[in-house]
Amino acid sequence: MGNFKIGELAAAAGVGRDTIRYYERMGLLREPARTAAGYRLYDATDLERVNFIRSAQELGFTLEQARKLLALRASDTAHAQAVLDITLAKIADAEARLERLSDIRDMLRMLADECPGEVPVSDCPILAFLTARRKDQQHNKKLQAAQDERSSLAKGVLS
Amino acid sequence: MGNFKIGELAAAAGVGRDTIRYYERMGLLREPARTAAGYRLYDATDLERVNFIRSAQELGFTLEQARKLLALRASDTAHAQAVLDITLAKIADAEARLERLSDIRDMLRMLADECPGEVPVSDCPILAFLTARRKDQQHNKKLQAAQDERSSLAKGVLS
DNA sequence: ATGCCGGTTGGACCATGGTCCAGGGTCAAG
DNA sequence: CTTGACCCTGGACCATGGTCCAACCGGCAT
Repeated sequence: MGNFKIGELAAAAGVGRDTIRYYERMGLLREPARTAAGYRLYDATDLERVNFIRSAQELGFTLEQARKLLALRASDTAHAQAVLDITLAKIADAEARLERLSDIRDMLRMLADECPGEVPVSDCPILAFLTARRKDQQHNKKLQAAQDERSSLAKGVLS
Repeated sequence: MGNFKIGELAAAAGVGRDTIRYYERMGLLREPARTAAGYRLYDATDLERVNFIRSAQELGFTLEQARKLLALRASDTAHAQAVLDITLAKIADAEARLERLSDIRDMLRMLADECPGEVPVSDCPILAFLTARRKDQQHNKKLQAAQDERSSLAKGVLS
């Protein structure tokens, strides 16, 4: 039957060999059967699992979450609610990121719009904005609102 | 005059001591003067630099970009255009991330909306979606458009 | 039998932005 | 003089998702 070796599985799934072994170490793939020579032997269900994992990744799930989703899928007592919970958490996470990231974009856009380009750096409003911080910021009306905003921009937004 | 030791600088800037030393290693801060005992000695301009770096980070700049911005600021020949270029690239980057991330959110929301919760995992449309992949996907009309969409969702969206 | 491709292992390494630790030295107060 | 708070260095370690490496073994063609 359709048994394949690691390179074949990797090629079929569109990943590297090392990625397959990595998934195995991470508990995402079962320990496969082996040939007498120690070669890993996979079948169609393994390929399907790798494809599942890649799909989950494309939707923004981490490998750890993919592992949980696979476990839920394999359970015959679990309810879809558990999957939904993970998904809803992911949505909330995405929305939080979206909000912070769009705040940043707005801020950058505003600064970019004010920057004439053809001036010496000493007149660059972007550098001025980065320089004026936590003190002496009672002048510059245009950026004041933005500065209030900025305080709410936490770390890790593009992480 | 206002010379401070590393702990004082760190406290004033709201970062850890190790972060200051890290910035120094990364070339973000100059090598400071030292006391006879080898203690680093900082002044107000160092604090201002750290504050600048933190501000840049809050706007989504990496430390490497912050380093470049600092170099531009210190230059007396550079033009604001260079800063603007970095900023525009950052905006473009933010917009690309926003788009991919909002695609993902939409996709997840669609799947979540279809999941009734109170069914066994075998009937979970989210798992079904992750399972049906790259083959046998000519059925299921509701998700078809979404699947087309999905193909364009590259990696690293929430990274 | 020789070459070559592909498999095996364990471990190092990448980026990012730090954090923490051991094993010292310094400095001011009590 | 001792205690405690601070400082020094170099290096290990964290998460994330892999990638690459050396050094070795298996299997097939020529």
